[in-house]
Amino acid sequence: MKSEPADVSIDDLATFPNQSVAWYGVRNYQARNFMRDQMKIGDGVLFYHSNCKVPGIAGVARVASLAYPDATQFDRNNKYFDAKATPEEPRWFNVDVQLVKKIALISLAELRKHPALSRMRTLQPGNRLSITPLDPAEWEYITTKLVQG
DNA sequence: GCCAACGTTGGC
DNA sequence: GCCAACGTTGGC
Repeated sequence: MKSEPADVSIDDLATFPNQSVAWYGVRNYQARNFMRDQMKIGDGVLFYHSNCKVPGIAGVARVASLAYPDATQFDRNNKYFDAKATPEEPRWFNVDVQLVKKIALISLAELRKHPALSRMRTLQPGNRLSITPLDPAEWEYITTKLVQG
């Protein structure tokens, strides 16, 4: 799951109550569907810093709730406000994401060096999806071989 | 700041 | 339902 550290960084997450955050602001249907239809409490998450100086995986987290309506879609003053969404028929959903551990950053450049990860969605050219499923083998490889300590 | 890739919008 | 125009993403 990608987050811009200028918005919510791994260090920000560590300071939040329960070290948990509602993953608000997703306005892409595919990414929404992943949260709404596939995520279960306890699922592993790689917390990825994007659109920053050194993009890469900054921490391990977990899904801490099932998907529920994203509150920002109803807030007229929020940049994620969506006039077409109503509480009766919400368009956008989020899950809660809870920190498991901050890790030494695994940069995008580093990730690209590993043939085992060559098919990872996030690494495909032109991929812009902020939320992508991870192959179990990829999860295993990253969390056992690339995460230090 | 550039720009390629992609998603969304809206006229027809 | 096509598709051009436009907006966004995000690495570099």
